[in-house]
Amino acid sequence: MKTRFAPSPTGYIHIGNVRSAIYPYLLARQNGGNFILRIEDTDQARYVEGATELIEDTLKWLGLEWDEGPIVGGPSEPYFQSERKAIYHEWANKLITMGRAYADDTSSEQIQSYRDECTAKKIPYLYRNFRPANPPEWHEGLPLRFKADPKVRHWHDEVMGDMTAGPEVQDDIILIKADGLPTYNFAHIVDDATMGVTHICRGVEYLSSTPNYLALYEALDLEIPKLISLPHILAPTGNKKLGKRDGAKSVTEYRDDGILPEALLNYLACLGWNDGTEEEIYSKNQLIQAFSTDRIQTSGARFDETKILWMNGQWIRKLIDEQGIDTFYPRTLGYWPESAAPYEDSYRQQVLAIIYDRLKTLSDLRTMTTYFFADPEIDLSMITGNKFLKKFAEEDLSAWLQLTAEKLENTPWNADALQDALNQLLTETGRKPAELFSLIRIALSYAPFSPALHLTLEVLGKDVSLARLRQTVTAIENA
RNA sequence: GGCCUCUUAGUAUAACGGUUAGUACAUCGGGUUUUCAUCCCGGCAACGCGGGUUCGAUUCCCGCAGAGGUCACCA
Repeated sequence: MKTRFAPSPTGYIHIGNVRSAIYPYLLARQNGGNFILRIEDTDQARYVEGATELIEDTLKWLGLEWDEGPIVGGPSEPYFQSERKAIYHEWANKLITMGRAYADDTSSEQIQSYRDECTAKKIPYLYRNFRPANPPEWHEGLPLRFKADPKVRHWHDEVMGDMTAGPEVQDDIILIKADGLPTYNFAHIVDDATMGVTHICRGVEYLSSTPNYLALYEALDLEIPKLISLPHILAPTGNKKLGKRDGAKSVTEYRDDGILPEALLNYLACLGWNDGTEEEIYSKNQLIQAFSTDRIQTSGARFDETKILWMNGQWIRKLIDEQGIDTFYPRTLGYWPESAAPYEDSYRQQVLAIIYDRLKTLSDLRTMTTYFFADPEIDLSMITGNKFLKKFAEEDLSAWLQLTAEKLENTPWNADALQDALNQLLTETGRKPAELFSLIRIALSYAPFSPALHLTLEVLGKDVSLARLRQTVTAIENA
């Protein structure tokens, strides 16, 4: 088995089209075959500098390593279509020789008038109805057209099932453009054949041109690869397929947002596919095991930002619980607040250990951990406005904080002892946990939420904790 | 417009003619000594419409509607 991902280097890979890389990858791995990366750069006008690197970067990050293609090479080099011109011309000449292709010097104005004519008559426009009687000899600079053999065609699509198309959708498509480079329609057929591709995964938009491809396979006496049409991923609103115009984010943008590749791969693979069980969390290897084309959905699916966030949280917890903080920690680098920079890795690891089950993305670290690295700005309204605390007099509040500071001053600085001390403070002050702990928590962090109090204290350290408690005492007294 | 495809809760999906139509996210409510989160429990919420076939249709067939794709010297 050989599968391929064949993007054109016109920009980044977004979540709307990355599934056509994921599924062929899974298929190849599942069957011990090869996964090919082929760069379809025959449209010079749309070529974007650096796009190939972007594509490679995306694939690597997602863990979709390719067996043949740029960088790694392979038996069918080159893997850039722009470098395979001679191959396409060789195949084009085969078609010319057998009378199945002809050069076409019809002007674009003339072609447009054919089109207009059909529109006026309200009949379908088919170029083959205007096929020139005496086409010129083919030479570079002239487009080459396929001579269609329109007839009813039947084929099987692994996702869509048995398909039928009539002659009305088969036409004399352009094989080679005037610039000498092939069109997608011709290039991919030649490439798939010469590279030995056995399974083609691509978006459903190619379904309607499939009859033309079948004609080409037939003319060239090629075996038809298995065809796997992937339904679209839909834009957030409406039912249109997701594209860059809808603000489709690039795959790597999710990396920058702190989404794990494991989570994105898991989510994307399961968008429009499931194995029939109620399992939701799949590692790459589990996906390779479970994947099957016959369970790919036929209708489009919407990308749900909320669910990927949930899944990412699941993966953060899963990976840390399985591997431990030490192993996972390096993956968080780059997501900490700036103020964390002067601190040692071991301190950041302690913070990670008590905060990670609150993370939805790694970049949540940036906003959720600031008070571990810099004194928070005192905002007494968070205390006086707190639903548990607003009923108390300020003198009481500062007295309790003062008492807490004194108590903790003489407490061994470890989580268990701190927990005991905090519990004793509850009885000593006669307050409920919701009251006293909220007060202490806010004085320490001035954050909307934080990890359990005794853990926060332990990580923050004795000096910082006591200083912050006392600063708030002073602030209340001066208010 | 021609051709093609799709249609289960807000979202993603399960169901191979017989189920109180299941699950997850979201949402709402409750629980786990503060908050937020995790975790646990519970609630709300769906078969596009109309005909058939059948003892019985979400499931099979036909029609309709809606949505999407495609009709390039783009891929």
